[in-house]
Amino acid sequence: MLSIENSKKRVTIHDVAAAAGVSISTASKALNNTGRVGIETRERVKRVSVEIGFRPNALARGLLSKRSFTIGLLTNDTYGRFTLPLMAGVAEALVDHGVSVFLCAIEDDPAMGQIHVEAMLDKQVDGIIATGKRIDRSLPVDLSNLPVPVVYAFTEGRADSVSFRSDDGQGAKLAVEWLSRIGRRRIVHLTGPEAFFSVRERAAAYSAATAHKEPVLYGVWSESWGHEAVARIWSAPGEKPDALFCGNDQIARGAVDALREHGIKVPEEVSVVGFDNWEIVAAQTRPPLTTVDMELKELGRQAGLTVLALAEGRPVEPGVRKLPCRLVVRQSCGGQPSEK
Amino acid sequence: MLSIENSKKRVTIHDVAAAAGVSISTASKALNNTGRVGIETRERVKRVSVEIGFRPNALARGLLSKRSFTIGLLTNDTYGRFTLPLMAGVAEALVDHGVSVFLCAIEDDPAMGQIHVEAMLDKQVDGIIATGKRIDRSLPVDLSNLPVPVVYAFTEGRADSVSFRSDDGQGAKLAVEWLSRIGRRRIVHLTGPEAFFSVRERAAAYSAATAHKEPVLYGVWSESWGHEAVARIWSAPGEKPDALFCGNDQIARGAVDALREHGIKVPEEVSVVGFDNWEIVAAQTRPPLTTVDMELKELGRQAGLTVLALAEGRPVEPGVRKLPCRLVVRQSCGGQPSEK
DNA sequence: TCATGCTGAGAAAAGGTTTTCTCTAGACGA
DNA sequence: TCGTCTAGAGAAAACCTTTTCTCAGCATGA
Repeated sequence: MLSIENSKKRVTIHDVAAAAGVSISTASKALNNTGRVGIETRERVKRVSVEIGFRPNALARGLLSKRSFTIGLLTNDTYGRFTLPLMAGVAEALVDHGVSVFLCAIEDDPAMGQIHVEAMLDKQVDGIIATGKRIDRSLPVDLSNLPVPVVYAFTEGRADSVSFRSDDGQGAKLAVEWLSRIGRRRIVHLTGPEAFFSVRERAAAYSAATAHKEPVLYGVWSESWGHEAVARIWSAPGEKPDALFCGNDQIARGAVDALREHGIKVPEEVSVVGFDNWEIVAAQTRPPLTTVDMELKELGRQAGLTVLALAEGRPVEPGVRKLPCRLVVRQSCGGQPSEK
Repeated sequence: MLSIENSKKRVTIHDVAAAAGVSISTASKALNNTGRVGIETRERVKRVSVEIGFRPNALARGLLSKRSFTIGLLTNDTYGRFTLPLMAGVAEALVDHGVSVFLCAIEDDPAMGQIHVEAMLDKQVDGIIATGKRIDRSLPVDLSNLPVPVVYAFTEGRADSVSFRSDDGQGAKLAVEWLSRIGRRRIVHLTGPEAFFSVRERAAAYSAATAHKEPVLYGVWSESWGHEAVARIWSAPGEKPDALFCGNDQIARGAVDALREHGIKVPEEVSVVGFDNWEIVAAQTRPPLTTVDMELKELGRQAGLTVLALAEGRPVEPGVRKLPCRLVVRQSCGGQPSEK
């Protein structure tokens, strides 16, 4: 049988003070480089502190300072496609500041969301980052009138707060311009459901960036839609496109697979660009996909720094911040095959 | 400019006591159903408490009770393939007990790991769950002699503690038996690097469960290995297998794609079983993959409950617990096509 | 009537840290 | 030599909650 060994009592500042032969207040001041403490006393306290392995109790500290050095990350993205890189960015930005992250996965269940939010507030989080799986939907939970700042990332946020999202229009422009630059002229846009705001935004940017007008093909976010669309296009009469700009990497993968099955060479005859840079799909496609990366990690970094700024009382301009996307060049387009 | 509205001061138990006209101690006892409090006093305190929206400060409570109702989840799986379902299970098991989860992603960086562990200890976590991306590797961080219990899930753990892992042998047996049951006789096992313990375990179970001896083909965890292996098998002379049991869903997907390109019908001519039940791969394959699910969510549940038990001082039998896998039947095998 | 027991409720300590306030001793200028 | 100032250090309050201890009041039994 296994039990906790209560053997090692936690060492407190009392122990440091006793071991250094000073009072608790002096020990505290010495360790925090505050107050008035003699230079050699300060050194001695610090030395003793590391010797006996003192680590301040964050609970006690938080109780007093009203800062828990903890933020909550709320998400309803259970696949983790968007949340995972985003949260890596958040954590990376915050770890230097000694801030930890509570991860709360709420699966579109308002009751569960409420519970999690309350639990976070009870634990005195300094702030909350709300994130989701699409830009034009808000989480199924009420985040207004909270006693802590809320920052939205990749989810619909309140107008009076800060939201971060990718600049889908710019991302689409990037893709189309790249295709034009390598000489493609008939670019078809093959994307997800028109109900998605980002789909419409990308489609608009696509239309604006292409001279000749091809229709935009809306569908669903799956490989099979990519397949089906290719079949439909190549079975229809008339001139065929020489490039496909797809709404996500799954559609792109389906399209590439279908093209191969139709005996059409990618990238020699048709170039394909995806969206999302979802490694697991983009890199495993044959050939690996050139795709648009939404820089979710950077988005997470900024969201983390922003919620921190708000928590510390620093003023922040409210509004929506669109972060630029980046084109990741692999082999599905031809042109310059610089993997970078 | 946006700033925190300090408008709403947090309501403490003092406010409750004042509003109910009792002392703090009485208020506390009334709310916690402890001590001796008159029945109508108790009711009144409770009523007032919800009226003014009192929520106890978990920091203060934790300071006293030495329980923070927080556990840390340490992982080096950045794809989230294993961590995500596992952590969903952990969270699900713990949310009822009011326990929150710190997520710490350490990317094989021992220094970062050390920092995260210390941060968690500073925040007085009640326990730690360590999880990784393979069973036979431990995290790059020292978790011995911690003042809190540690439970390992899907990663190599210390002998004197509790580890949870999937029963890969049983999972492999499940797959082979299913293939046999639907009439397959020449089953080839196509898997990952032999260096992986789970690969060897699955291979052993595969060999034990098949009468005729086919060689096990070791490779890497990628679609392209699945492709290559199929090409190799079908270009070699001799009788061809009528079933492939693959070490993960990516290999299986590569194999299925390759078979289709060779003009071999799945599942009519060859049945394919994968491993992992990674939705995003398994469900998008054509045809969708029958695969072995490691029940990571259940694994997470159990790890969560166990670390909780240890944190509460309840004794737990140390050792490795193997949890059974489950076969998810889709369409890549034929036989009974019950999607369930 | 007095001792005893019990009920309801408040006072106070504890938990670990930070911060403000107070105090002593020495130094310095007059 | 005396007053004033400052450096160094300690005492105590504060953060919020829980828990133990104490106390007053009342009823009961002898």
